Amino acid sequence: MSRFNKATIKDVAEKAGVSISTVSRMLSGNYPIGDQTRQNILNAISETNYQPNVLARSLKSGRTKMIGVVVANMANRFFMQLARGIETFVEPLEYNLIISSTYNDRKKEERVLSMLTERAVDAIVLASSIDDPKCLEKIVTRNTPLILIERRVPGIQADMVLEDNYASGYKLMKLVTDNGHRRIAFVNGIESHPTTKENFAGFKSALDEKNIEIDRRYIIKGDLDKTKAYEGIKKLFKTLPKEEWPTAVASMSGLMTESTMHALRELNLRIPEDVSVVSYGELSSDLISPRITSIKQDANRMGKKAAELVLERLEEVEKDVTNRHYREILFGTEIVIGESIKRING
Amino acid sequence: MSRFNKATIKDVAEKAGVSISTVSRMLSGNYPIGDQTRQNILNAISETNYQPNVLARSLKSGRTKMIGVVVANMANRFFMQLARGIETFVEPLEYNLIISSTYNDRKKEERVLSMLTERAVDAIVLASSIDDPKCLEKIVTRNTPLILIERRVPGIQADMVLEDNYASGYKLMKLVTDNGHRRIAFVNGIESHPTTKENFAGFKSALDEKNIEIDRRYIIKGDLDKTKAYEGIKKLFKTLPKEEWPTAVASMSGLMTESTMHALRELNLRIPEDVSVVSYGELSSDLISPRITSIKQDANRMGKKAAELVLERLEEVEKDVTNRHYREILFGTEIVIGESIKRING
DNA sequence: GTGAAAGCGCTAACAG
DNA sequence: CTGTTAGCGCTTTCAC
Repeated sequence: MSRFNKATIKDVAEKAGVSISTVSRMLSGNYPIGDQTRQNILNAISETNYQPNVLARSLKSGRTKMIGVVVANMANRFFMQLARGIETFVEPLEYNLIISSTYNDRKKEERVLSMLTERAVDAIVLASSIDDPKCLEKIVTRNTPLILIERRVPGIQADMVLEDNYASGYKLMKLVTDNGHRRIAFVNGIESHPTTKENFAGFKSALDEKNIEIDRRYIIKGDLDKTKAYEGIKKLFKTLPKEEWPTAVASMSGLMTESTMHALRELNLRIPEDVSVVSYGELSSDLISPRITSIKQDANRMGKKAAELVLERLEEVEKDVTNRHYREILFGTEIVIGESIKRING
Repeated sequence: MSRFNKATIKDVAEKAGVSISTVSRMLSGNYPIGDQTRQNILNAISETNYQPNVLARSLKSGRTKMIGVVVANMANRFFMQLARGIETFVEPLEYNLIISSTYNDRKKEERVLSMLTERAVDAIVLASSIDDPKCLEKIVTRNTPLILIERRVPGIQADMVLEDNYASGYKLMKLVTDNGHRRIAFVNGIESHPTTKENFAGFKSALDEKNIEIDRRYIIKGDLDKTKAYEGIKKLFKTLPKEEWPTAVASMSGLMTESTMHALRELNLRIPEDVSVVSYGELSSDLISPRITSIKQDANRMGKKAAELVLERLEEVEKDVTNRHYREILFGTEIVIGESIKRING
C-alpha cells in the first residue's frame, strides 16, 4: 500500500506470487501470459482493489492522456459546448480534460498555458482570445499539438478550427441593409483578432454594396465583454441626438448581444420596432424573445473537430512523423432568421 | 532534454554547475542558497526554459494539485457556474480542475470517478446526480476528500454543500397556492434523491396548509432531463380533458422549466394567462419572458464553498488529522419574483 | 512465459 | 550551504 492509500503493482505481484513485470505485462495486454498466472493476478487485483497509478505510467511513457482546454470563461455557454464536444469525442479513449479560464487576461492566459505544459498535457485546445504568439511558440516547440479555435494566428504550427467569418458577416449584414438600414452600430469583438477583422470585413462588403459609409461613432469597443457592450450601447444612445441613433445594431458575439438587449430594454427601446438587432453567435436560450436573427455557431461541431485533430496529431507524435502539415478547418455557418429586423424606408 | 522535449532539473544542474538537489532546493524556496549559486541556477533556468515536471513531483509527493469535478453535463449553466466558482477560488493556489460529465448515467459516473482516482486527484467535487454509495465509499476510503453538491448521501464521510430545499420548496409553492391555485402539476427531479424529496416535502407542506391533495396524475417524472420534462408536459395536457388541466406547473430545475415553456408554447398556452409556472432554479437567461418566479440557485457560491472545503480538507490530509468532522453546509435561497403566476379564484 | 533491473524527473533524508 | 542517494509506481529492455 502506498501513501496514496491504495494498492500498487507491487502489492498485486506479491499477492499473486509473481513479479511486478508480469503484472505490468498482463495489464498492458500485449504479452502472452500463462493461464494460471493470469488468474492469480486477476484475483489479486480484485482482492486489493488495485488501480494503476496513471501518474507513474505517464512519467514513464511521456503521455498523460490529458488534454488542456483553455477558454475565456468556462461559465460561458459557447465554450462549454465546445468543451463538451471535445469531451464526448475523447472520453471513450480515456482522455481527461483540464479546463481553465483566462477571462481574456493575457497574464492569466500565460499562467494557464504554463501550468498546462508543466502538467505535460498531451495537447492543448485554445479557444481563449488573447494574442500571444510568443507564448504559443513555446508550446509548439515542446512538440505539444496545439489546436486553435476561432482564432487565426498567422504562421504558427498549429491546426485551426474556424468559421467562415467573412461570409457569415456578409450574409448577416446583407439582411440588415436589404431591409433599408443605413445607420448601423457595431458591437465589436477584440479588434486585434484576425477573426474579428474578417467578420468586420464581411460586414463592410455588404455595406459597400449599398454605398454605406461606416460611421466610426457607431463602433462600440465591446471586446467580447458583457459590461463593455452594455455600457457602450447605453452611452451611444445617450450621447447621440435621437435623429442620429442607429436603426440597427450588429453584435459580434451572443454574449454581447444579450448585453445589448439588456441595455436597449433599459433605454425603453423595443426590438425590432425601435432598433433592429442581429448577432454573430446565438443567445443563451431560444426562449428569448424576440428571436434574434443570428449566425449560429456550432460550438459542439468545432469541439468534435478539434478533438479529432488532437487525436490525429497525437498519433503523429506517437509515430514520430516529422513533416507535419497543419490544417485550417473552415466551417460554413447557418443563419437563423428571427424577428429582430424591421423593414424601414431606406 | 527529456523526451518531453524539455529541459529537466538535470539539465539545469549541469548548466549551473551544481547538483540537482541544489536546484530542487532553490525551487522549493525553503532552503538557504549561496548568492552566486542562486544566480547561476536562475540563469540556467532561463537559458534552458526549464519548467518543473509536475508529474514527477506528484509521484513523489503524493499530491497532484488537481481537483476532479464531476457534473451531470458540463454544457449546463448551473454546473459551469459551479465549476467556475471552484476555479476562481483554487486557481491562485495553482490547482487545476479536471471536469467530466456523467450525463446522469450510472455507468459513466462510475467510469469517471474511477478515472479520477487513478489520476490521484487531490479531491473530488461531485455534483452529478446518480446515487452510488458503493462507488463513493471507495473514494472515501482512499482518503480523497469528497464534497457533494446539492446531494445528500446519508452516512457518508464527505462534506455536503446543500441548499435549503425544504424551505425553498415551501416558499415557492406558497406563492402558488396563495394565488388560488389548486390543480398543480410537478415536473419532478430524480425521485430517489433526498434533495428532491425535501423539495417535494416543502411543496407538500404548502399544499397541506390549504388542504390541497396531490393528484398523482399531475406528477411528471422529469428526472432532470430536458426531453422527459418536455414530453411529460405535452402528454399531460394532451391526455387530460381541459377542465382538469393544471392551472400551475412547478418545475424542479431551470432546465426542465425551459422545456416546460417550450412545450406550453407549442400547446399554445400562455404564461401566466393560461398556466402559471414556477421554477426551482433559474433559467439560462434573464431575457426570457415572462420572467419566471423562481428559486435562485447560487451555483457560484456553492462552488466557492466547495473549494473552501476542499482546501480545508487537504490541509487536514497534510497534517494527518484523523478525527475529521464532516460538515453539511446549508445555504438559504432567494426567491426571484417574476410575472409567471396568475391570481385565480380559488 | 517470467524475472531482474534500469530509469522516467523529482524530492528528501542523510552526509559532509 | 551543497552533494549523494534512495525511492515514488510504473514500463521496458535484457536475460533466462
